[in-house]
Amino acid sequence: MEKYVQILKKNCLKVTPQRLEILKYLDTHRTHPTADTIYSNLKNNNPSLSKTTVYNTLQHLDEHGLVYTLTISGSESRFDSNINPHHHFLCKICSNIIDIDIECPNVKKVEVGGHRIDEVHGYFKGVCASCLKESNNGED
Amino acid sequence: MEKYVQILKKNCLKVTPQRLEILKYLDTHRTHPTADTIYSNLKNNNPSLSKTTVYNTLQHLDEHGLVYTLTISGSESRFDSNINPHHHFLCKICSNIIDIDIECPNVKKVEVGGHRIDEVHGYFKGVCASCLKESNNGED
DNA sequence: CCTTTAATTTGTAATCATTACAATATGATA
DNA sequence: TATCATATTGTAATGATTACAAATTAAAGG
Repeated sequence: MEKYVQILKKNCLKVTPQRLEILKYLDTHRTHPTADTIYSNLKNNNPSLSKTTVYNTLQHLDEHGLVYTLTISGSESRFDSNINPHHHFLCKICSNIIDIDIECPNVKKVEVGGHRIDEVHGYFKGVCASCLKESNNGED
Repeated sequence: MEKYVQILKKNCLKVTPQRLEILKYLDTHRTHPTADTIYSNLKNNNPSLSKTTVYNTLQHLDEHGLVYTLTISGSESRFDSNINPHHHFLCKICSNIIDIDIECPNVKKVEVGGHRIDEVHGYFKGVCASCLKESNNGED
């Protein structure tokens, strides 16, 4: 837990139990959870936790570059604590989001056509290996 | 207008005035409009138009590959009738979305790590050239 | 040109994620 | 330990999107 205390302090963020829990959850669950998923899972051991706090905290963490906000699905934001630049794959069947480590020359760009780039998002959409396999089995 | 009739017929979509109007709007307004923007603009000359129809039509067009649905902003979908593969830039200041034609080896991929790729979205976020210029002027 | 039928359109109501806001509580600092 | 700015909480509001059922209409055939 000291690890997360240090992260918050280093970023001039006030250390609160809620922030520590959320940070820890993101760090130990690399499943690109939604705000609601984080809330539901932490609520058990933190009955007083408010969903607004989850949203507020995620926004602060994003602003300090501690999490990455994915808008890949369109209907809800998902949060990723993997800071290393990488892409994402959304499966249309199971809705899982999979990290894609791929060589991409564009993630190193800082400007394009005179526009200053702060973030690069690479989203692939399709059918994941696991769902492909299942659908093949079904056709056997 | 015959152009849009042909496009719908070619894709086995029933030809209706609403669909023609929406298709025409998208083709002549390459500004990545939201469903609401499309609705508001067409409503004037088509008083009976329903917002549900706009959403339904956009979904059909997307399913037939006639429009591209952008989830870049997080809060609302935006629609693009430019079918050529390209990337997008979202300006945090003015919220405009700008087409980015950039060399990207990933748009040609059909699979990655065993996952079948149907769509590739490249999103850049930052400050556009126009807003950068304005903020510089302000500091003079 | 008329009939039929399945698909489309429409309007309203519901849903769901997210944000606004004001009152209360709390971490950091002196 | 007192102070104060900041964080948390709960509720209410917002806004995009979807569900649904009734009315309408495009397309195909006779």
